[in-house]
Parts: sequence; C-alpha cells; structure tokens
Amino acid sequence: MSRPKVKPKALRHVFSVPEILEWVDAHHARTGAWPGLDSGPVTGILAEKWRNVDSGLRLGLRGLPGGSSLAQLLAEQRNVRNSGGLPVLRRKQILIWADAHRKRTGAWPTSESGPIAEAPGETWRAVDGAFRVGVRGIAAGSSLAQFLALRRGRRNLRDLPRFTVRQILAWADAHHKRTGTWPTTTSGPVVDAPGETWSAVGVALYNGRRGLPGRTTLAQMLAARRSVPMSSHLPPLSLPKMRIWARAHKRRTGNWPTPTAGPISGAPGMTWRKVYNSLREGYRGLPGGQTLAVLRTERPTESAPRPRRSPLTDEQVLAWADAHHQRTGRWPHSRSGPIPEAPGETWRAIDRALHAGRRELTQTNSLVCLLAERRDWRTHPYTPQLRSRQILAWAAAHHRREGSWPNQRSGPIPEAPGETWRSVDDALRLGTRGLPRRVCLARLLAEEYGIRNRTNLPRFTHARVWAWLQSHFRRTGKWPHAASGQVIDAPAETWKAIDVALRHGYRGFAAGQSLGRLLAARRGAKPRG
DNA sequence: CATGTTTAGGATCGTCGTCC
DNA sequence: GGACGACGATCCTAAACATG
Repeated sequence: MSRPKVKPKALRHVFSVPEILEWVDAHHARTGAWPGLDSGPVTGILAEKWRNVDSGLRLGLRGLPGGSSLAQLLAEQRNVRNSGGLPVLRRKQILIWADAHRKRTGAWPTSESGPIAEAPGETWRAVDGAFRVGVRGIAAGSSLAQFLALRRGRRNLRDLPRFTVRQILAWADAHHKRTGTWPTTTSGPVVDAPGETWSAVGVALYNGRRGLPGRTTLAQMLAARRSVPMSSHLPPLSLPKMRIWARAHKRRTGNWPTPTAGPISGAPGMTWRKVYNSLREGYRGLPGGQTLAVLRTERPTESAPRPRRSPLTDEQVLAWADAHHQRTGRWPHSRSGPIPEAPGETWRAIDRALHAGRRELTQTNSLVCLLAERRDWRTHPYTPQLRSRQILAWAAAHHRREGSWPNQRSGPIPEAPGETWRSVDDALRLGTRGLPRRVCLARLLAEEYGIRNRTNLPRFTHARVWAWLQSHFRRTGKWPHAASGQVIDAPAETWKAIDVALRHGYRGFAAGQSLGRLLAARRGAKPRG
C-alpha cells in the first residue's frame, strides 16, 4: 500500500521560461531530439520530469504564467513542429506549392513526392492526408490527386475517362483522314484526345480497361469495322513493284528513298518505313536481311552468293552466350548485334542458322529457344503456364518461411526461380499463362485459405459489435475500450480497429462515432450492469 | 480522447523490351 | 506491326503510429 510521495511545496523547484529553454537546448544538444511529454526526467534537475514542466506551463504552476505548453513553447521559441497547433492549410497556398513543384520538376506533385521544398516541415503525403481525413482546415473526402484534377486539370489515374468503341473509331477515322494511314499501337498521341495515346487505347482494348470489354486489338477492330486489312495477313510485297515506287521517288525528289521518306505516293497507306522494315525483317514474302539499297538496282541481283560459313556447335554458341551474359547481365537475342568473341558473327546470323538447322547446329526454333532449353532462361514464349494449385503451394511455403502470406510486393519466389509474386499476381489478374481470368493473388488466398486482405474485410454492424461488447463484459467484468486488444469472439479483430472504423466510417459504419459513444448509448438504452 | 501523419497493401494504368 | 509479360508509378482504403 504505497502512496505516491508528494514533495512538500516548499522544496519544489520554481521554473522560469529562460531556464526551461536552457534545459530544452541541452536535451536537444545531447539527444538530437526535442523533449516531449514522455521524454522522462529533465537532466540536471533532480526528480523533475518533462511532463511536470508541461503541466507547469499549461496550468501556471511553479512560478510560470500558464496558458502555454511544452509543445507551444518549442513551437514559438525553437520553431519545432507542434502537431497540436499546426497552421491551417489554405487551398490557394497548396496550389502555389504545386505550381512551383511542377515548374521545378516538370511533373505535378503526388503523395509520394516527399517534402515540399517551398514549405519546410510540410510533406506532400501530409497534404494528401489532410484532404482525405479532413484536418487542418480542409474538408474530408478528397485527395491531392482529386484536388489537382479539379483545379489544374491534371489527369487523375484513378478517374480516367472511359473509352467506347464508337469514340475510338471516331478518333481512328480522324487519324485516317488526316494522315492517310490507320492508327496502330505505335502511332503516338491521339491528336483528338489530349493526354491519350494509341498505345494506351491498344492496351485498354486488349486487357479490358477503362470500360472496354477486352480481348480485342486495334487491328482486329479496324479490320471488322473499317475493313482495314490486318497487317499479319497483308499481301506479299513484290520487288518489281517496290522498284517502280523507288524510281518514281527518285524522279520526283532527286534522291533514292530512305526509311524516313514518309508515305509512298500512289500506294495508299504504304510508307517507306514499312518497306524498309519488311525488307530487313523479312515480312510479306520477302527474304529479310535486305535494305532499301536493293531497290536501286535495275536487275534483281542474285544477292551475291552467300559465303559458306564455318560449322558451329551448340556448345560454342552457348559459350558466346555465357560470355554475353557475363558481360552485360542479359542473355543475347536476335538483335544483340555482333559477337565480340567471334569476329564476323552476329547474333542474328546465329539465330537464323539455328532456325534453319544450318551450320551443323541442332535445329531449334530460335536462339531464345536454345537458351530456354539449355540455360533455363525464361522469356515470353517460354514462360511456363501457371496452375492455381502450384501458386497456393508456393504461398504456403512462403507462409511457413516468413510467417506471413505473400502479396504483390513480396518479391521473388525462391521455390520458382525467375518467378516473382508480382508476375504471378499480374498473370492472375489478366488471366494469362493458362490461369482463369479476373482473379488476383489476394482473392485466391482468400478463397482457398480464407486469408483476410484489405478488400475483403468483413463488414461490421452495430448489433455484432454490441454482442462482442456484452460478451467481453460477461467474461472480464469490464467494458472494453480502444486499447483492449483482440476481440475475444473475433480474434482477427481488435477493439482499436472497431473504434477507428466507427470514427472514420470504415467497413460499413457511418463516420463520426466511437467505441465509447456506442457503449454509452447502448448502456443508456438498455442497462445491463 | 483528439489531432495529425505514416504505413501496408490492393487495384489500375501505361510503357518497355522482346518475341513472332 | 501485333502480342504479351515485366515493371514502375499511382491512387486509394484501412489501420497503425505519434503526440499532446
């Protein structure tokens, strides 16, 4: 039965503001931090705690004037941020900061943009938080992204305009009218829709984004709705016809055509870039490996008999590939250029030789295929199919090892070299690599193992919470509060989480309540001891 | 208990590299 | 030129954390 010892009044130290500031500075010099209420004893003064100093400043005890606080003193005298008395954020001021950020960096700020250069102590995350939660004079229910979209017309990733097939066709028609060609996914920005690109349109069509059904492509759509021939089914190009185009170009401009010479007159939709690509890569019935130069000769040269090339072995090719991998950190592919270890050889030549089974190499699809088989290197066509069962087994292993379930940020999967949790999550979301469509890792784990995640948290109801409250009271004889830890009848829930949900309006509750208020109301309504 | 800030992680968009 | 997986960047909700 020890009672707290109360020091006789006469022995208590009398404080003064300059003296407190001395202690404050000493504390800062010693610890690098400013003292707070929980900083314990004040060094240099016997049995005084910072909490006592604060009380003195607040209540006007021990010779102090009162009406202040430790935090307020630090804010006024030492310019320390006081979370209890932060200045109101003005929307106009935020716009000035945002404009300055954009001028300096070329981009609008986001919540990830860190400290605000023009406002020491402030961060973009805190500003975003103020918009969401509604603090410091700002109404709740918005966000930095929404604010900048409203006031500066910035595109908000989470609120992008929906696409419709009709709209895309109208843009495509305008593109066709203007340029004489139909757009492709590499056509750059959509002129009639600022901010949009044909690449984004293509991805949205294929993956079913922004209101589109998905699983179609720009080329398929234009083939079906505008009778544009699909590039993969284009008729062969004939050398004589291309020579006629080239001579006409020479007559008109004085020069032989180059890949950048633009559209070909008399051949709607055709460009010199397309001709060049087809010659080089061997599309549309052409052999490949040629340039526009072949169009300059009058007669089809029999392309100078190819010098017979020395035989190779798979092992030799693999050794060069290993050297390339060692040097660059990547495996070579058909466009990796010359091979330094083998003067005169290029990866393209090797790739073609492998394809044709020439030069005594084992015939295989390609260089990539050889590396996939012999070096266990994974690339798109060789990415293995995935099975939900396999993914669940990896997840269970992760859980055994880490004590937590994996999510999209969990990094590589040790059981599956080359695989990451992100790549698995992407495949599940898009329904690729043999997986059923439109699931995600979190939902798979929820459905198969009952693992909670942020989007499938059960809703709360007042009735259920009231039942938990009564049960807690029956078992412990006390009513729970926010710090009471786990809910006995629902071990996955905490009283803290329930309190926060009541306050902010999460998980089915309306905002503006609290555990304490709920309890008071219920007990008032039906007292139960 | 109130106020304010930060973290964890789920969802979405768009670009890039590389293959055919 | 199209396909398609990897990846970075964002934006959002829910909850934890920090301080007074």
